[in-house]
Amino acid sequence: MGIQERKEREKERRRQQIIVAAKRVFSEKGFNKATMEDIAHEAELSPGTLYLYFKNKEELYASLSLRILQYLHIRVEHVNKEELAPEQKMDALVEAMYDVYAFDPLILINMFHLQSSETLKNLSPKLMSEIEELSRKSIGAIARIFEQGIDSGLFIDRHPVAMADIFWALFSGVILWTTSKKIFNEEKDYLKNTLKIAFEVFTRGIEKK
Amino acid sequence: MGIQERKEREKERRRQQIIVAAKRVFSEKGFNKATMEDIAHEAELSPGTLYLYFKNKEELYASLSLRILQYLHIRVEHVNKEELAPEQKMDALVEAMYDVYAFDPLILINMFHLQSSETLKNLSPKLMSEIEELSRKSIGAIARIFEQGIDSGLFIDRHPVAMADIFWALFSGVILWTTSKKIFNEEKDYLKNTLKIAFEVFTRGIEKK
Amino acid sequence: MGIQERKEREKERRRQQIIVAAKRVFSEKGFNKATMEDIAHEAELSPGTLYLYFKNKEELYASLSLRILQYLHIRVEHVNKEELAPEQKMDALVEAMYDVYAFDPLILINMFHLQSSETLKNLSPKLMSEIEELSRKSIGAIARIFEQGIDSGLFIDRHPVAMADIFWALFSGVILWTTSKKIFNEEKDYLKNTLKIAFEVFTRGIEKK
Amino acid sequence: MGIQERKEREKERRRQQIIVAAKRVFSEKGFNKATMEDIAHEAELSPGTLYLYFKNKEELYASLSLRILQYLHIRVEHVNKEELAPEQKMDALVEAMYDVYAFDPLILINMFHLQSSETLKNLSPKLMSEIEELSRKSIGAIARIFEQGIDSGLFIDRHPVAMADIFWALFSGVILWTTSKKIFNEEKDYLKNTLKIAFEVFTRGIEKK
DNA sequence: CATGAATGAGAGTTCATTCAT
DNA sequence: GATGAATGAACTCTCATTCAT
Repeated sequence: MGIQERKEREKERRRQQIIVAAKRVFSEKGFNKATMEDIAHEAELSPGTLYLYFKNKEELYASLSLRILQYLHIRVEHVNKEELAPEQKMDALVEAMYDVYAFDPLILINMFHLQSSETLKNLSPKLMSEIEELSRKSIGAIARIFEQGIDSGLFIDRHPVAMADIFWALFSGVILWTTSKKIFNEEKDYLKNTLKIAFEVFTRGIEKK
Repeated sequence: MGIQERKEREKERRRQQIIVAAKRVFSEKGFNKATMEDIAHEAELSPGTLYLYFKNKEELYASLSLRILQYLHIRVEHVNKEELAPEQKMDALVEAMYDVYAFDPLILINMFHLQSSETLKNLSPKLMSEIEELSRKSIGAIARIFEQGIDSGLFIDRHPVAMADIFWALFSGVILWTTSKKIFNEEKDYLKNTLKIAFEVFTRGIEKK
Repeated sequence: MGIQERKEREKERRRQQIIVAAKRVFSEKGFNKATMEDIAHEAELSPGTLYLYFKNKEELYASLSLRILQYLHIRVEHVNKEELAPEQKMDALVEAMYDVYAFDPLILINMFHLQSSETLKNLSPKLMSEIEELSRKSIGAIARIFEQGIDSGLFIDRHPVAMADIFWALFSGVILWTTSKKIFNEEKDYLKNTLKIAFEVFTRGIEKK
Repeated sequence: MGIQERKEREKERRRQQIIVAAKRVFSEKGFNKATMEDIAHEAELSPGTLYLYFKNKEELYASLSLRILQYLHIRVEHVNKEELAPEQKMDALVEAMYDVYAFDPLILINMFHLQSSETLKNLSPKLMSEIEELSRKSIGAIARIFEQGIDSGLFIDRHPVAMADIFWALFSGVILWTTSKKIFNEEKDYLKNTLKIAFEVFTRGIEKK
């Protein structure tokens, strides 16, 4: 039993080793320019080993998203469970989003790319459904926050899931667009500030006057 | 005289032929899975011909964005030039965004992918600067609309360019996220509705109470 | 008749135009890196036109050699026809070689490359036999100079054609090797001096003591 | 220990396998008409494997020369080190050249083509400098033989390096020109005989009378 | 389990050549 | 005769993936 446990742990450690390496390489080079050999090299493993832990390159790429989605899910569920007034839940939700960004900015951007990508169609059904489930649950949890606000007459009455979609779209849109602008103009990083205003505008936008 | 003109037109038609084919193929397969031969086949031309009109695959891909960016630019500048009150300009701006989407949804999504992608870094400087300039000008024009609203005391006082970035991020975010959701759930297309609410929330969000 | 003549002249002029351009481009880029479009551009003609005057790229390349071979042939025949003692003929022969080099150094090097090249095998039989004939005749003429020297007891008694081959090999070898050295070391051009010593050594080498 | 050694040997054997195949294919078709697939097929390997051992086609081509240059270098240095009179060193040098030719005629011809070619300019700096160094050293060693002869008053007083260049040019020139003649006239192979006379003439040519 | 050499399909791109105008 | 747009075969090279060790 002890042996088996240790083996499990070792195996998990290898997985982490690969994930950390993959994160670095994908972030730097993007999905297509990153090669499996790059990642293997970064992980100080051989290319063949990667395939013992991940079915193929796309699954490895998608796997990165899973962890951050799990974190997202936990955070928004937690916000939901707290006994707070809708306005305070909104604040907590925004706080959660900052934390999600801080959790791993590079992977987050990776994930947004994944969402908007041909890659998604080629995943194994299992991984695909895991991603789908986590996304759905997280959006659902966010929606419930809005629902509560609507029910209490504080927020305007729109479909809560649509509002959650918009909230998430705004979050990802700002991150992607701000990152993209930096390619043209390396100067300053306006992300934090832009995100702050974005959430402010959104919050004002859903509150009844 | 007539001959030269006709040749010009023929050349432009070929370009269009290729662009139409590229749009279809890129939309269906994404940048990487789409091959130049696919596109050539779709355009009923030989692979070599593509290279008479576009320097390489990435330039062809990026070229698709240019036209929609030009359209975007024209539309927002036009909104700016009209003598309208800020609230009406907001309405006109939102209307313009619907038209930009309608102008060519597939290319628009392509463009968002481009923006958030490794591809952008590999374009020819000329094309890159053209894209950059049109983006900057369009964001600038949008910002001026917000500026006017701020100056007239109708909108909250935040940096107009930040507001324009957020507006654009919201627009692209909603389109990308809604498209992405459809991969999981092909059923219904909530884009129009979601976009409508998104703009409503945004508009309410920037208006002083 | 006058019209036909003029047309002939025009046609010949076009040929020259192409040959001059081809010479420049081949010299600069070598056979393979030079494209027909490069040459057409240099000649201020369209690619298609080149094919009205030369069957294909290889023939155009080989054609360059023909003129210098003709010049070589004329010069060595002329040396032969003069009534000179063998030693003086040797001097005249060496002088002829200098002139052949001066006639067109770039083309001469082109020709040496051609001789030692896969290209030779793909020429049209006609061009191939022209080149072969001129080479053979020139070598033959040179051989006769040596023959005369042998017969008169001044030169050592070896097969005259072998001596001519060696003479020609020495000439081309020195030019190629000196040119090649310049790629490594751009500094100085030792060709003239090296060639001078080479001919001196050769001449001393075939003279009886 | 044994495993690593065996792997080294295996790797070296693969390299040889490729080199042998490349030699055959390049000799038969020349640099440009030979394709990497041809070579892979001849080596009974896949095209991709070639690139594990050689960076690209040109490096593979140039690598062929390296070994014969090394052999040349060793041989001429060895001649130099022996305690022999200049005349005997000349004989030994000539003998060395025959051996260099016999070492690998096809590769030797390949190398002469390389020297006189556009290819040389595109090599990796490392390979280029290796070739340059071996060439320079070999020419230097030959020059020293001549220098000794000059110092002892046996040879005419010309720049030893120029004499070495001429000696090498004669050697390569005779081989190239004789090979070239065989394309026209497949009959007989005069190389051996021509080379013999060439060296005889050269030796006589540098000896004081 | 880990390796990493080998694979080989497939991609983007070039360019000699053709042919309708 | 001249054009030059179009062709499309052919090339080099890459890299995700496999499998014998």
